[in-house]
Amino acid sequence: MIQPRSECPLSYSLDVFGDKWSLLIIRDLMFTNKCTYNDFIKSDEGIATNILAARLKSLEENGIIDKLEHPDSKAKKLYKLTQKGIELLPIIVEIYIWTDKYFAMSADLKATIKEAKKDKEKFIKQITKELKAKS
Amino acid sequence: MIQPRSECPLSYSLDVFGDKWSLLIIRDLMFTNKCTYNDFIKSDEGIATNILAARLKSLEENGIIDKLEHPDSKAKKLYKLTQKGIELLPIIVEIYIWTDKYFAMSADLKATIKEAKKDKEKFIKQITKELKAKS
DNA sequence: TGCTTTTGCTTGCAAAATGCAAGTGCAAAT
DNA sequence: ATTTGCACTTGCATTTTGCAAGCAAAAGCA
Repeated sequence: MIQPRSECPLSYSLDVFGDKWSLLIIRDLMFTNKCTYNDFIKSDEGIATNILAARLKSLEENGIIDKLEHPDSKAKKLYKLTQKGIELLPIIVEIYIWTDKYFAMSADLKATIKEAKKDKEKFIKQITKELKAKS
Repeated sequence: MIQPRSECPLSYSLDVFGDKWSLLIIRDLMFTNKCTYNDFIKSDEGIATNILAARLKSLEENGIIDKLEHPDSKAKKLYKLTQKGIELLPIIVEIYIWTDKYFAMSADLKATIKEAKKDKEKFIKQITKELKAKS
């Protein structure tokens, strides 16, 4: 765990996921079926292998994800959001809603965000339920 | 403006404020009366002068803040959130709520977060109104 | 009016983080 | 038995960050 820069909770949370990659990994875990090292490597943004390893380690150390044995193969590892990680969903939803106003995106995604906006709580509960079901 | 890393809006937003300092500057503009370069320098986290200058420039370029003449003095500059910047409030509120569960903080702040949680929309509207009144 | 302080930076350099390419060890498939 | 897939690690170049010092314009003060 890192030494917090200040008493401010915002500052603490930025030390946990305030970089260019962590939230993208969390996004993959939340909205896609990506759950292995190679899955994340294949994401559009093109994270470097060493950076991915470092981020996964830090997310695990900070209790955001768990690293588990993959049921299909001993060669694979399974990464999964913890409860603490799942609870980042409202933050990510708000980021999507904000970006929706200022950044072009696919009609598909726009429609999903519209859904989320209509009843945020319902949307968050639904996704949370799905994420927990994966356990 | 930066070249986006991917089509993903989350990725775009991280390019705008996904670093260890930008949201802290935005926090200062939202919840404290800090509005000048020196005000930000004096924040608890201790941002370096060159980094602050770089972040202010990038936030301005991304339309999150405006840099204005200070009414009191020509030596001072006045930094202010734009509408786009003010709209980051829901994100920051969610971050505070998340952190509330996993990080110790002052009773004062805890009480404020409790208030915000009780009726998020009302809380956000109230702060937004106050921020716009500064214009 | 001259001198000091404040303000908002910039510059130079060291240290850390990032990015890229290649390599490694184990497991699984052929 | 050999190749492929998976999850990394390592070495090195590049970029970003952090720290200390400096600097010009404006303001405050004598």
